[in-house]
Formats: sequence, C-alpha cells, structure tokens
Amino acid sequence: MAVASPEQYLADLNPAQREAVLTTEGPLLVIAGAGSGKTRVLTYRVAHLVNAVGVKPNEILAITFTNKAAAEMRDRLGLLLGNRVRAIWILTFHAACGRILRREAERLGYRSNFTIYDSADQHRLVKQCLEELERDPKRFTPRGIHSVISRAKNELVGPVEFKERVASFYDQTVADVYELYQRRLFTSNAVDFDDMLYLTVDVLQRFPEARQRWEKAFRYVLVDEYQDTNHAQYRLLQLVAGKHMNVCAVGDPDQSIYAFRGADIRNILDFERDFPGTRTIALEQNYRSTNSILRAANAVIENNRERKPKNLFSELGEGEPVEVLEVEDEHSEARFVAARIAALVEQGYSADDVAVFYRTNAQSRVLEDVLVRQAVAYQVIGGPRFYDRAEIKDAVAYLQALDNPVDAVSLMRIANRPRRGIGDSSIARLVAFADSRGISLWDALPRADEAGVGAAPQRAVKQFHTVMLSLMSRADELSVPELVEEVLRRTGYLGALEAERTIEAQGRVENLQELIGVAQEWNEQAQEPSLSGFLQEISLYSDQDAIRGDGSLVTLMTLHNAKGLEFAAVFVIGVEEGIFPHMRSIEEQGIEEERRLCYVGMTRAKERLTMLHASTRSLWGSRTYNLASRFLDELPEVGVVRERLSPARWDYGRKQAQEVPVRDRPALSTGDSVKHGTLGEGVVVQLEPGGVAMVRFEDGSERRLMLDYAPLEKLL
DNA sequence: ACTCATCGATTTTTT
DNA sequence: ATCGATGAGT
Repeated sequence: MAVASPEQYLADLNPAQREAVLTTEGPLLVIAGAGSGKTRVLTYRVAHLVNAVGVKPNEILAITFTNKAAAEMRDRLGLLLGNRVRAIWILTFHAACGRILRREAERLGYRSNFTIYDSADQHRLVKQCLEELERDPKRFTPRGIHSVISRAKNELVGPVEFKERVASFYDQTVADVYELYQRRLFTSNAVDFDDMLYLTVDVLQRFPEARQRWEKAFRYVLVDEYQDTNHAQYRLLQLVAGKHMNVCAVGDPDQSIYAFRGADIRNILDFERDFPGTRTIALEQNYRSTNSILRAANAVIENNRERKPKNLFSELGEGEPVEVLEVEDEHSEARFVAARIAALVEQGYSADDVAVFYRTNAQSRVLEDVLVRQAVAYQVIGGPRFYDRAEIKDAVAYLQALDNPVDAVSLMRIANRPRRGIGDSSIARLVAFADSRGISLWDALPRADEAGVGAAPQRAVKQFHTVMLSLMSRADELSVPELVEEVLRRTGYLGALEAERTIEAQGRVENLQELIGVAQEWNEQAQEPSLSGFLQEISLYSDQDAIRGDGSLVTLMTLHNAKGLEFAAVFVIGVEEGIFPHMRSIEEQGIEEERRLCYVGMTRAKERLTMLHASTRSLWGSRTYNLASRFLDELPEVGVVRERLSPARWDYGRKQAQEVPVRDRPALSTGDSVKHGTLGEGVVVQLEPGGVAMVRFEDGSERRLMLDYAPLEKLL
C-alpha cells in the first residue's frame, strides 16, 4: 500500500503550496493561478489531514464540479492514502447533495428514491405546464421560462417568494409555471438538478436536527473551482461548514467563465468577508507554460478591471514565441491548422499533445472536413452524450418508472415506446383523468376505460400496465443488469429495434448493450446494489471522459471545455471580433468573462500557442468581415510574432502539401460496406449531397467523409 | 401515426 | 447554412 510520509510529500511543494497544505484549521482561500499545482495542493492537503492531523477519512468532504474532477482527485489520493480514500466524501456538488437528500428527503415530503430529472425531462415538464396553463407558446418558450426558474433556484428563490417579487407580465407567467412545475415534480417524487442544491439548502435551513447532523459530520470541507460556485452552492457550504469553519476554497477568479449559468464571481472575491478570519494564499508559480505564453496570457487578463492583481511566473524558460496569424477565411484557417499539426507530428509531437480550441461548436465543422480529408485522426469533445441518446433515455425511463411509478414524466416517455398504439390523445386523456381524480398517472392506467380512452388503445394500455406490474415484481429478485435485459426483452423494445433492420437500429442495440455493461460494472463494485442506487448514480453521471478513442488523436473542443486541461501545442481559431469575443457578450457587457475565457485558453498551452483570425468567413449563409479580436491587440510586443499568411503559404511548415490525391469518387450507396485507410471497416449509413457519406465504423463511431478525398474502398 | 415542409433561432455547459 | 420544432397533409 502506497502511503507517503509528510516529509516526502512536503518536499514536493513550494513554500506557498506547503503553507496551503499545512494551514488546516480555519477558513482558507487558495488563489491558484493557472498551472500552479492546484490539484497537487488539494490532494496533499487531504492526505495531510488524514496522515498527519489524524482526521478520519469520513470527516472530510471534498467537492468538485464534475465527476471527472472527482474521479481524478480520488485516483490521485488513492496513491497517497491507499484504500482509506474510499471513506472520503469526494463528490460533485450534486452527488453530495444527492447523498444528503436521500437521508433527509422525508422531512420535505419526498421519498428517498426520488427520481432526478435531467435537462430534457425538465424541459418536457415545463412545456407541459405551459400547455396546461394555456400560455402563448410563441411568447413563452419552455427554454426561456425554464432558464428563469433555474436561475431563481440557484438564487434560492422559491416559487412563493418569486411570486411576491414579480415585476413584469413575463415574470407573472414564470411565477405561475414555477409553482405548477414544482408541484408536478413533487407529486412525481422527482427533483431537478437545481432542486438538488435548493432542497438540500432548504432542509438544512429549516430543520436544525438535519443541519446539526451534517455540520458535525464534516470537520473539513474543501471546494475546488470555487470561482464557479453559484449562490445556492455558497449557502450550502456555509451551512455544512458552519460549525467547524474549516473550509478550504481553491479557485482562480481569472478563470471564472460560467457566470452565464449562475456562477457568481463575488463568492470568491468576497470569501474573506464571508468567512471571517480567512487566511489567503496565492499560488503564482506556474509549472506548465513557457514565459512567452504566460507573458501573453497575463497581458490579456490585465485588461480586466474587476480583478485582483496577480502575476504568474514560470521557470520554464522563454520558449517559442506566441504566434498570431491572419488567414484569408475559415477554409484556409482549417487547412493551415491541419498542415501545421502534421508538421508538429513530423517533429515528434504526439497527436494527443495537440488541441484546437474554438468559441462555438459550429466552428469545428470546417476543421473536421479538412482533417478528415488530410487523414489526421481527431476527437471532438462535447458532442452528443451517451446518456442523452434516445434509446438510453428510454431504457433509463423504464427503470425509473419501475422504481418510482408516480414519476409521470418517465411514464409518459415510455408509454408508447416501442410503439404499442398508445397515442398522444390517449395519454392526454389519462393525464386529464388522473388530474381530475387527484391520482397519479400510474394509478390511472388500470382505469383507462373511465378516462375515455378508445377501445384499441385501452387494450394497449392494459397490456402496458400488465408488463410493468410483472417487471416490478421481478425487480427485487433480479440484479440491475439482469433487470435491464428483462425490461428490454419483455417490453418488446429490443424486438422493435431488431425488426427495423437498419444500421441505426443496430447502433442503438449496441448502445443498450453498453448500458447493460455499465450496469454490470456498477453492480460489481457497488456496496449495496439497488435499483434506486443505480438510478441516482447514473442520473448524475456524464460521460465526458468515458469515450477515449485508442490511438493518438488530436483534440478539438470549445474553449469552455478546455478548462483544467493542458496540451503541448494549442491552436485557438476564430479569434475575431464578433466570434471571440462573441457578439452576444459584446452586446450584453460580458467582455470581461470573454477575456477570462481567452486567458483560460491561452494558459492551456505548455510549449506552443498559435492564435488565428480570418479576414472573412461565412456565417449563417452569408459572408462576414471580422476585425482581429481586441484580445490580440492586448498581447505584448515581446515574445509574440504576427504574420499574415497569403494563400500560397497554406502549407506553411511542411516541405510539401500532402493532401491525399483526388481520385475517382467511389460509387457507393447506403448500406455498402467500406474500408477506410486508417479508420477500419464500416458501413455507409447515409449519403449526403456534395459527395459526403456518413459512415459508421466497427468501433461504433460515425464520421462524415468526403468521398473525393477520404481513403475509402468499397468492399464487395 | 407518420412524412414532409416551413419557420425560426443560432454562445458557452455541468449536473 | 442547418438544425429543430411545429403544423399540415397522406
């Protein structure tokens, strides 16, 4: 078992880091500049608490924002503490709240097996409430209404208080929807993501016994990325750490980029005021980037007015200058980046060392086309997610309905999936009937006749009800993975997919098999496997890091997704006024956050940083002419080279352009088997105009390929 | 109940 | 340009 001694790990730290680890008592604010070894401080601090201070692992609560960050911290701590990490609460805000709420839900009238609604469920429910209240859907979009409700919850404003504060006609509608929405959640024994925080704060505030239990439980609390906390999270922290006041917040105000989703930068700026007696430590030595890169990033961020001064320094030498390049349009931009990546790889960089960042997802499109054409293997981070796929959501909705039958949103989702002849009108009748009798939708099912459902659908409803009942009775005896299989078979879901006999359906079947695999894995490692437990865990799980292609891939992602990562070589594309900073943020006074986003992007680079802007690009079907971003004007003279690339130099950095030679376009039709030079064998799923084919490969990935360029061979 | 056409919006995202 | 949602038509 690996157990580090204090001498060992303290020697790895610089004086500021060491102080942050050793200051265990009282509130502590660690301002951790980019690349300053923040994760190291956090993990060593926890290890120190356990090893040297003698704190019990289960008295420590370490909070992160993402599951990925939590998993990473757990891994790193495992190296220092061995199996004692298992007892430490290393969780996301939502997972921690989930665990607290499961214990306390009954005080609020919820049962502990509550269902967690994700954003799609929330959206559906808001829409349903709007329809019920008969508001003009043109004026009141579910999306808009929901975002106001969500913001209110993040500010800990409940439906009643919201109603009192209504200041406009629009808000009046929001207030009505909010109230109904919350009532619907409650009767479905369901909570949304925002409720997890809101209700946890609520229960801790209203029930002193609950508060005492939890504030006693956590002697030491640590929060990562504190600059991204919203008001509810801030309040939660106060409640949970209120007794011992051993709160350690780690963050960097310069990397606050989530104000748009409720993060309140004042939380970190006012930490010292909110937690009296705070010790503040700044980590300013950067261990990641060269001085050229750091100087450039510092120069940009210095232009923010609402900011505490800070100066990062590095001992990694001057390095290569930062490049600022102007190109003709988005196509030359993409070609340049592709050519340069190839050149870097020739120089010995691995493709995983390289990343391309952009402000909006739409910008990846052109780049992907070129990368495919030039046979550069890449991965895009932030595409559609496993748990958001329709078939996965259906399967999970089945499980949720079995576990918590009063969950109306899940029930409505699966009622006609696979198609069994229960149409929208039948559902509407059942819902109306349930409402009028004050019973749940589930209890209305056996009374479809009373609800006025037609004869044929009535039989379908009855059969659906019977299947669900029989699955429920099996739910206890079967393990979760077995239950998933049983559900898919008995409901005819799998059968319907198989009957489709299409490539897409086959892909869905594979995804469902993967879900069973996830359930199996979970079943083996869970301490007390139960259906509720499984559901609560996967409701809070996203697979950001789950899909890791083997082989060496260049990474493409938005600047937001880049936070917390590092790459030897970074390209930032589209650094233009209107794109980055984005038009919307210029209009809405969000420049400082955009500048922080720029700072985040730049500080991801270890050795090479290249920022590009195009003189012209097509946007929404028409041509636009953009000036270079103001952020580029803010760069220093020293350590930065600027160049305008003429079209003739697209192949810059390579002896010769190495485009795959154009050859005859293979005559393909949907369903043909093909072989790709690097991606392996696959099947043509769809042909698009312009000589583009969508191909699904053996590993399950789908790619859009240009037939003129892709090294595709038709298999007979 | 399903397909096709039209309209509209279109930053960023985790849980 | 393009995706998604909505509404009309088969």
